[in-house]
Amino acid sequence: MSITAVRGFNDILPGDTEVWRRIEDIAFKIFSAYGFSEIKVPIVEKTELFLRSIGETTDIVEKEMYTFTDRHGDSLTLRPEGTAPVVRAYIEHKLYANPVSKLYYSGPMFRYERPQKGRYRQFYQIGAEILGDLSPRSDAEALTMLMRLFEEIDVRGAELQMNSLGDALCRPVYKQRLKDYLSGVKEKLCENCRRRIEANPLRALDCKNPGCMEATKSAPSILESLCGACKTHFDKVRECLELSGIEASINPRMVRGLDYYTKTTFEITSAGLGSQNAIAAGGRYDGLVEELGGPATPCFGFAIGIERVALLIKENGMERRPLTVFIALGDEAERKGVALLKAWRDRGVRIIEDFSEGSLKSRMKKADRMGARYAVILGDDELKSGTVAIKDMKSASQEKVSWEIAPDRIAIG
RNA sequence: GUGGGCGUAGCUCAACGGUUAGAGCACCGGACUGUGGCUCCGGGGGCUGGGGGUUCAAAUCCCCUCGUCCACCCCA
Repeated sequence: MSITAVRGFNDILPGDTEVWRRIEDIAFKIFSAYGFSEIKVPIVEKTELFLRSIGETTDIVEKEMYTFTDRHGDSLTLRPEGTAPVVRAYIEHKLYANPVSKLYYSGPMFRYERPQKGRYRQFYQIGAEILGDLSPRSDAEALTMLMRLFEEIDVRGAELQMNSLGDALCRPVYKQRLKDYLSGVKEKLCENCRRRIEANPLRALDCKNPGCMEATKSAPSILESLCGACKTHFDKVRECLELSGIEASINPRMVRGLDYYTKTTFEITSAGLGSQNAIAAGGRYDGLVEELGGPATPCFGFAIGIERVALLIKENGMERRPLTVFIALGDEAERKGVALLKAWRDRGVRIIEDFSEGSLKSRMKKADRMGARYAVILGDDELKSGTVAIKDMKSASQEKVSWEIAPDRIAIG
C-alpha cells in the first residue's frame, strides 16, 4: 500500500481550490470594505496560550489539541483556533496603542477529532477580530458584515442565532441559579449532564437527550439574569441588527465551547450539512486580552469554516479564464510555437501546449477533454502565411488569424 | 472517545459461499491520412482497502486493522 495522507488531513484539489479561492477573495474584499486589515500569525504557539485562553476544562484543551514537545523541551501546540494567537500578537506588538484594531486572518487549524463530513483534523478558518471597541454596534456591524459575505457567495439559508452569556458580574450569579435548578431535577438528567452541574452547567441546556430537554424546559434563562449593562448591550445589538435589516433569532440555550466569551455570542447555521451545520460562530470576549497579560480591551470576533461553506456552494459553476490548447504540427511549427507561446503568455493569455504526437484528431479530442475554449493550430500552411488557425470549440467555427492579433482573440471567452 | 452503515476498474454500482469478478460512464485506438462533441467497432485496465482465520472453495462468513459516512460527543 502506498503512502496516504494522514487521517483527517485532506488534499484540496483543482476544482475545489477555485471555490476556496473565491470564498477567500470575496471575504477579504468585504472585510476590507469594513476597514479590516490582514494579520498572519504562526500555526504553532506555546501550549500555555491555549490553556489560558480557551480554558483548561474545555473539550478542545482536554482532548483535542495536537501538543508536542520540541527539541528544546518546550510544550508547543498546533493552533486549534485563531483568536488566541491573534490576541497574543496584539499584546506582543502593543497594537493596543491604536484606538481600535480590526484584523482578519485565514488559515489551517488543528483539532484531534473524529473526522466527519464538514469536520476534519486540519480545517481552515477565515476569522476576523475587532479589538478595542466596546460598542454593541461593533457586534452588530461584524454580524452584518458576515451575513453580507454569505449573501455575496450565495450561501442559501444561512440562519443567525444569538445569545448573551453575560459578564463577570452576572454570569456567576446565573450559573449558581442554574446549578440550583439542575440539582433539583438531577434524577431526570442524563449521566453526562449530572456531571455538568458542577463542571459546566450551561452545557446541560444544550443537551439533546430528550429527558434532559424535558427536565430543563423551565430552567432559568440567562437572558433574564443579565445585569443592566449586559442587558442594555444585548438590546442595542439587536436594535442595530434590525436597522441593518439582519434577521436573528434569539436562543438563550446556545452555549459556546470556549471559556473566554462574554455578552454576545452567535452561531450561523445552514441546512444541508448534516449535524456539523455551523458555518460561522463567535462572539464578544471582553476579558481575554487582560487575561493574557494585556490592558483591559473589549473585543468581538468570529470564525468561518471554509470546508463547510465550500460544501454549500460547490454546485455553483465557477467561471475561469478561457483556456486555449496549442497544437503544433511538425518540427518547424513546434519551434515557432515556443516563441509564440512565450510572447502570448507574457501578454497574459492562458494557454497550454499539447506536446503529444498523436493524430490531429486525437489531439483535438484531448483539447476538448481538457475543457479548452479554443484550439490553436499551427501547421505548414499557417507557418507560410504567418497565421494560426483558431478554432472556437463551442461554436466549431474556425478562422485564420495573424500571430500578432491571435492573443487578443483567445484572451476573451 | 462511544455506537452503527459502507469499502469491488478513474467514477457510479452488479456478482446465491461455487467457471477466467461484470455493466454503464470515463479512457485509448479504429471507421474518418490537417479538425473535438454524435454513432458504430475494437482495446487496456482490478493483490474485490490491508492482514489473519473458517472452508474442498471467500468479493461474499468470522476476527483484527485502515479508510469513509451517519449518529453521539463536541465544534467552524
